[in-house]
Amino acid sequence: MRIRLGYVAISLSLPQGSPNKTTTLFNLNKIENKVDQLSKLSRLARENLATQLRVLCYNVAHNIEMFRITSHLIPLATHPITRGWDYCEEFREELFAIGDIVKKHSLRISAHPDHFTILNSPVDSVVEAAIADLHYHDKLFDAMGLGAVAKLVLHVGGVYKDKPQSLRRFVAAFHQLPDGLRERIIIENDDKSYAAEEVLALCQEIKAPMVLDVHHHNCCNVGTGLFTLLPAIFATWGTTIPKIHFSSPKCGKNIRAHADYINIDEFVAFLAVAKECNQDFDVMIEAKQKDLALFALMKELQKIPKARIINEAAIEY
DNA sequence: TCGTGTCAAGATCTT
DNA sequence: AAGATCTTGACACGA
Repeated sequence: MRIRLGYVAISLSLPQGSPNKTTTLFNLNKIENKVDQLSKLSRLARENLATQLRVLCYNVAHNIEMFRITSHLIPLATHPITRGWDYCEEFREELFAIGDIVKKHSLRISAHPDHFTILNSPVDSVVEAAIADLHYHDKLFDAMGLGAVAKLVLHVGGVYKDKPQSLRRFVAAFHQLPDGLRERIIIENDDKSYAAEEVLALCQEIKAPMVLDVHHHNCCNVGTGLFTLLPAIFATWGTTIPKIHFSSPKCGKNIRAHADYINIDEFVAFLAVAKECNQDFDVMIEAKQKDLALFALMKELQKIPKARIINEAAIEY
């Protein structure tokens, strides 16, 4: 089976490799007039988009075909202070150029709206904000010319002392999304509330692909092993190559935190389980050392007899 | 120049 | 019922 690796948002190999530049409301409000405020945001966004393009070029040069785009390309895009700002129009060319390189090299691009984006909250305003945030991501992908292949990873959300009810709220909100946006959504098991088995059942019900996070599964599960779950998780992807998330726990007391690098033994142990599915898949490496961790893992994989190196970011196992 | 407190956003645990 | 904590990268300020 062929396994490709990707990494998240920032390149640590490249100088100025972070497309995350932002500002805070507090500092923005020190600027007196609206026009100057917007021009500051505009400048940051332009820098981020230029950095993003550079990072993708670097990825192409290193055979990294999978990448998660930061949610912060356009700073404060969904905050009321920027209401009316047509950033897709302002940065039409920049966004198009990003989409162009993605399409030209068949890159697999996703984004992961952060943990404030919660579709299943009982509070209407929270759900409205979540939907607005999803639209922001959707608009950017549209402006890049990327269809439903560009996915948005979501968690189920909170439990609110009633998991079945909270799952129903997720389903209801999900079904109310516009088609184009709904087709982008893929759902990940989390490290505290919704275990892989529960997210799998949800994904089967609403016919959305499930992203297995192996680390989260180790933090939060209901006793079912991956050996049992993996075939059904992969099946939620249909004919698309499944994608999983992989990270290693930071050693010490906080097991849920991400380590700098990937533990090769844990990774190979997972490969052994996945081997039974005989299915190609992609792995998003979620390590604090970003692309450096990806390359470090590839270097370790070279020593594994069963792993055949295809290129700088892919193996056959 | 370096270290540190702070940041739009929610949920949940602790007091 | 209110406050602390979670978690994260980056900014901006002050030492």
